[in-house]
Amino acid sequence: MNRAAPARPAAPDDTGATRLKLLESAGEVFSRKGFRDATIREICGLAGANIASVNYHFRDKHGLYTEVLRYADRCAVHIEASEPVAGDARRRLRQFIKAYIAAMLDVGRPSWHGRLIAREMMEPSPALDAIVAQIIRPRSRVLSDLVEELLGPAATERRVIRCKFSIIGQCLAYHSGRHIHKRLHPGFELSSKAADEIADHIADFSLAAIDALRAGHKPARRAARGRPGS
Amino acid sequence: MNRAAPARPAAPDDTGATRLKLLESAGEVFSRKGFRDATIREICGLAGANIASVNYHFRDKHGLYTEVLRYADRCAVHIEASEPVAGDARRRLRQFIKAYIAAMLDVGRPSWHGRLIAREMMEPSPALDAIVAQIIRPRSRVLSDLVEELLGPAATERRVIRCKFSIIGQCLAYHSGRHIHKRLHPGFELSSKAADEIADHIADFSLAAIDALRAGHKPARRAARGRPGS
DNA sequence: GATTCTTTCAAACAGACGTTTTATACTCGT
DNA sequence: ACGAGTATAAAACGTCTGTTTGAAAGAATC
Repeated sequence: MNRAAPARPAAPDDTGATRLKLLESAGEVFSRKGFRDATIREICGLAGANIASVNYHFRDKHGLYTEVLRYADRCAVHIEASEPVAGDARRRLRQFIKAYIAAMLDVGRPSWHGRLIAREMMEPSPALDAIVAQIIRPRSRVLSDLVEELLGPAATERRVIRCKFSIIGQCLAYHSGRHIHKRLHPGFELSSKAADEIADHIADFSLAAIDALRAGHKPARRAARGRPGS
Repeated sequence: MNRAAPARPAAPDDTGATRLKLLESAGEVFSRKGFRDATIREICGLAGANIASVNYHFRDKHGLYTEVLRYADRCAVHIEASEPVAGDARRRLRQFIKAYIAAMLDVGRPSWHGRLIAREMMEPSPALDAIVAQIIRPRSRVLSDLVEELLGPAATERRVIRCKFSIIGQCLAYHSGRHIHKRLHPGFELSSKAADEIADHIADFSLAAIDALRAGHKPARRAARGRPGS
């Protein structure tokens, strides 16, 4: 009865050519087709590895999926650590949105990390709790702090959460709704150049809304009758 | 060689107890698990029908899925026709968002229509084109007209599209991100009462942003340096 | 009441999938 | 050189799934 990986059962190292190629290929296929639709045969074919290598290196399909998520997390940390966090809150929020949109639209290299996380958000697997704790919650905290600072005295816990979801929702729309976008507006491609313009729009849109909420302040409800600005 | 339904191959009527129960059960299961993960055996079990009834009434699994979408469309039209469209643009947009959020969060009766459309948006099946033409595009047109009217002289085609996606994205976030929301903020349930408050927030947030874009007008880009309001 | 059409049922089929087995190279330490 | 440990290969196994079969029950028509 052979169990798990041969000698080191839970070693999260990326050494080993086959193991690494399996992680990359699995990330690509999982992010495109989801856990169920992705087949081990296709992953191994893409990696140029044998079918049995998944059992050898990752015990089974779930083990492979879990390791892919941890692998993506490790890569994401490296990318994130090199990002600047300078400037005032407005500029930092804009930068946050730009980074998020870039990850969603996969500009630059063909990285599947953003797509995989987005998929996990929509259809959670048993590994979602770990993802929330390790990846999503820290990033959510950063955004919460930004929104809270921008809302100023108008910041309540509920309102910060709602604004945070409004911002993330706008970003996610360009990923989860990309097929609709393509069919609805064929002229407006989601290219790398468009990503920057989209991020600027979301930043403008959100900053204006937060400014208005801060200015309105008093009326927590029913603040939409008169012009919020002048 | 038996092909398709026995006598009337493409009759979209809902007569027939077994056929109707299959459509309802399939809609429930498809919306919860997706096309691939949903099994015919589970659908038939839920409907109290035999396995072979799918082949008899809908030819195969894809035929069943297509008919479920058409069935949902037929139901949606009935619901939508009874909605009021009175009031000024601001009030109509708020009403639009309320209806959208209600459909997303499935308040009221346990309808799977919203979930199914949302799933189809994320992972399109070959039937998506028909859905876009019959369901999504008309509704998108309504929202476009609303946003264009609200933007006034600041309305460009690109900006209308971006604002539209910002609004829809905020609504979709509470569906596609509901698992994250539950884990990130356990205290904030997505109940029926919260749906109204969420819709009001999205309306306030979006109306304020659109007002600011209209007021800013001139700077199509880079309008975030100074306060957009005063 | 016999015939025809429609609908349901239990059973099986063929294929795809995850997983396992067995055997074969390869890499060291000694 | 040799054996222990590591890694890959080909093939098969058992299971699950969509689909089909062939028969039987029910409804309708003459």
